[in-house]
Amino acid sequence: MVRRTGADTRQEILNAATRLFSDYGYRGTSLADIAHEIGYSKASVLYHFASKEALLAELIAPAAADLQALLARVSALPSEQARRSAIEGYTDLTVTYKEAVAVLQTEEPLLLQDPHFHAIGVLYERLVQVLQGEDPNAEARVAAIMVVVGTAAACTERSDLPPEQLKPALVAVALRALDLPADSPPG
Amino acid sequence: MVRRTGADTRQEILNAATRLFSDYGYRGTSLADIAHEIGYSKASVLYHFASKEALLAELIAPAAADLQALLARVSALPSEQARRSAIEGYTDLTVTYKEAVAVLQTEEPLLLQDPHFHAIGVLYERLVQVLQGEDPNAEARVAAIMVVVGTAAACTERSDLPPEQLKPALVAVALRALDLPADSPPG
DNA sequence: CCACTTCCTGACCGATCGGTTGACATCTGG
DNA sequence: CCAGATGTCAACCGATCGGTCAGGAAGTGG
Repeated sequence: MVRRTGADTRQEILNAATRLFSDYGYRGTSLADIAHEIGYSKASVLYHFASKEALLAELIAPAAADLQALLARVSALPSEQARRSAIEGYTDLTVTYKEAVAVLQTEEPLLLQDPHFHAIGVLYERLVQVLQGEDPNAEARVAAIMVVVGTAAACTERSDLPPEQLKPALVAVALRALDLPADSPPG
Repeated sequence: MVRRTGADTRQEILNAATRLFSDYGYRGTSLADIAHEIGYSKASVLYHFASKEALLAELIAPAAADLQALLARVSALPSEQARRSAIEGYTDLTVTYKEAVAVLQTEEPLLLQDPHFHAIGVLYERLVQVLQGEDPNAEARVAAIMVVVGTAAACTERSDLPPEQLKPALVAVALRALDLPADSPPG
């Protein structure tokens, strides 16, 4: 029987917080809720994490890092390739981190006002700019915002679908919304 | 000089609450915040409204009534006409009540769990069903969710645009996302 | 056996929240 | 002039929140 180490508990807390935050929101979930979910005390949660905010930060860090990497990868590409790659990459990211992205979406007003999470808003703004292409007319920007927010919403609402069915649907709809012709399949 | 009647104060409270709720969320706005915004005391707010929840309910009532009327109107139409009318009507509604719709979007987890607001979730679900058309494949549903959530998001984020520029952009993007050919202009 | 670290806890603290209450000031109709 | 309705407020209440703290249980290395 393996020893129960603190790292296990830490990960348990992270998993429970991810689920509860995405279901009830950051503000709608108390530290006591998280502690109760895994059978520990509130003080234990705060032993493993400096604060509720630090817990949130660690929760969204992987998704934010992936988004940053995606933007860096795409920034070197010409506009249309950048848009297509961004759609593909953002869809992957959203499917992979769907709970974390759901937290970001529903808690946006909180994050933007907190300077500690300001960088997240900057990343999203850059993603919108990439998706709207080089001609920043009203329709292109509307489409970009709709795709960014809508992809996350559709992903969290249809979590019953396996990723291999959900992802191509998300990409196809995003391409249409952004007025990019679908890649013609070979043959 | 006109008398300062209680109905004026009531409307002031409603306006301030609408703005604050849409900016900081329902949970992120306290009754004291609303009272301070209009220079009254928290007790005054609760004199005009039975509770914070009642204030929220009255705030979203007009938008909810319009959405219900829209759904009743399109339910008699054949599928494609219903989809087109629903897009047009929902876009109008979102532009008109953009703050209230923003509150609904960001506070969704709260609303669905509260039985008092359960009807709102039902209306949204019916709207998604209308938009996804008669063939409920994965892609159609993804598109419908993306349009419903994305329209509201794009509308609140681009509130600088005048409605006569914003609305056609929203409709055009929604039509593309839902794979409905745009109405061909005459001539 | 003992000092030390790791992990966990109940009890507590100050702040904030939604909501209540009793009093006061102002207006209105008789 | 007065009785009652209306509108407003400071003070208060119980609950909940995030966070602190002192200490105990249990394993570990010397």
